[in-house]
Amino acid sequence: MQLNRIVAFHKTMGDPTRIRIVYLLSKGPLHGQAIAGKLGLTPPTITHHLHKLRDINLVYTRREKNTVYYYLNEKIILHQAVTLEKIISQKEELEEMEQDNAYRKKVLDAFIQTDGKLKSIPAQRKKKLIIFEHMVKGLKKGVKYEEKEINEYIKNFHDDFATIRREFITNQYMYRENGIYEVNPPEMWAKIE
Amino acid sequence: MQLNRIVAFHKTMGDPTRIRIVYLLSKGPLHGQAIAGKLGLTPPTITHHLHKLRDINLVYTRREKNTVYYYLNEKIILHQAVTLEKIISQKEELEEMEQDNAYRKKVLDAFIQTDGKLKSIPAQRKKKLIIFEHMVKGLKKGVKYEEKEINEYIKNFHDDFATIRREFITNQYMYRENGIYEVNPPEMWAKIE
DNA sequence: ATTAAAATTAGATGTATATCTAATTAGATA
DNA sequence: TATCTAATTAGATATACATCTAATTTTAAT
Repeated sequence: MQLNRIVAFHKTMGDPTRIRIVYLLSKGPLHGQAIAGKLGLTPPTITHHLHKLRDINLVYTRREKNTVYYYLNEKIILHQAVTLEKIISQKEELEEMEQDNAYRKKVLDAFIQTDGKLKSIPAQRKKKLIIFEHMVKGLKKGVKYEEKEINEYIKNFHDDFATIRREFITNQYMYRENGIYEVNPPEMWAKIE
Repeated sequence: MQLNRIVAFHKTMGDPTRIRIVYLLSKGPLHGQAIAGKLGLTPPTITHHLHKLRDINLVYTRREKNTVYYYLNEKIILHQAVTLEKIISQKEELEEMEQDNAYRKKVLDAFIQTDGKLKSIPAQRKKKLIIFEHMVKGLKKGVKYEEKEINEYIKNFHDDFATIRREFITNQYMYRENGIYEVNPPEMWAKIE
């Protein structure tokens, strides 16, 4: 059972407008303007919410002439209800649980001293990336750094700044242009595992 | 079935950290620092989340010496799961549904012309307040207005600005001090119905 | 080809909130 | 009383997102 799906479902349902839309659709399909009318909101707002509801598969659409009708996929709700029950009754394991944060913490504890310096650079790629992510978090996003500054920063963790700086680039944590460095957005970072 | 409760539950569950906390607690009670440790977060962050989980009654606490243990109240999850199922299978009505937005829209349509002016001031208190709320929304919060400015603003809706301005005050939509007016926060406004 | 209606996209704005550090409170023990 | 630990509060920061208006796209109808 992936954490992401569960969170996405509940986050989507955690909005009064969307609950109202679901309620309306549970009585039968409706087109966008009808929903907007019934809720006193504008069509773009409804589009926005229907997008989110579609992202979690809770609604699907059927076109008829000029008009798009939205249908409720009730199975999703039943499924998610059951999911939560299983989770708390230990019938399902929650993925990304041990991995994500607890494992990450274990690695950080194992390789970082109390003064913040690295004991060593992990050889295992997975662990190495966790350490790198930790290090990169100390840099401001959107800020342009000189190579000297990056070196100085890395030295706070390890003497071999050259190797680590290079790894920052190859693993996409940072972007370099003309000797100027900048942190990449997290979605560009090397994937752990 | 009140909309608010449903939304609050899902909004609270729509966060990965909180799902993880629920998962941990489903295996047995834990104290704050233990949770923080297992998730690799700081105690204040855990406090924050536990507060939210307590708000929806999903956890309760028991003190033991210096330490506070958190327990999961599983009934809430089962209850909310059933609630959603009932809603979509038409076995329960969703309150605040017809009232809230659709009714509000009906009233606004009934009393406001296409040019934005009021046809008349509703005599019925409930409807009148809906109109007033609508009008007040056009004012900036946190801005101090002269009485003249308020009068001018109200004239966009109706000629009898004196009456309406007075109602704004008595119904707590605005606050007046030394002839200076300011919009009150919504929770102070007169309650509709 | 034009027009009309429904839907979507883009962009702006304001509000909510997840997380952190630092400071404070509360209870327990010495 | 002094001190230790756990918990909380306060305040800051950064991000997410609900809603709107205006502009664009899509499909149908004339």
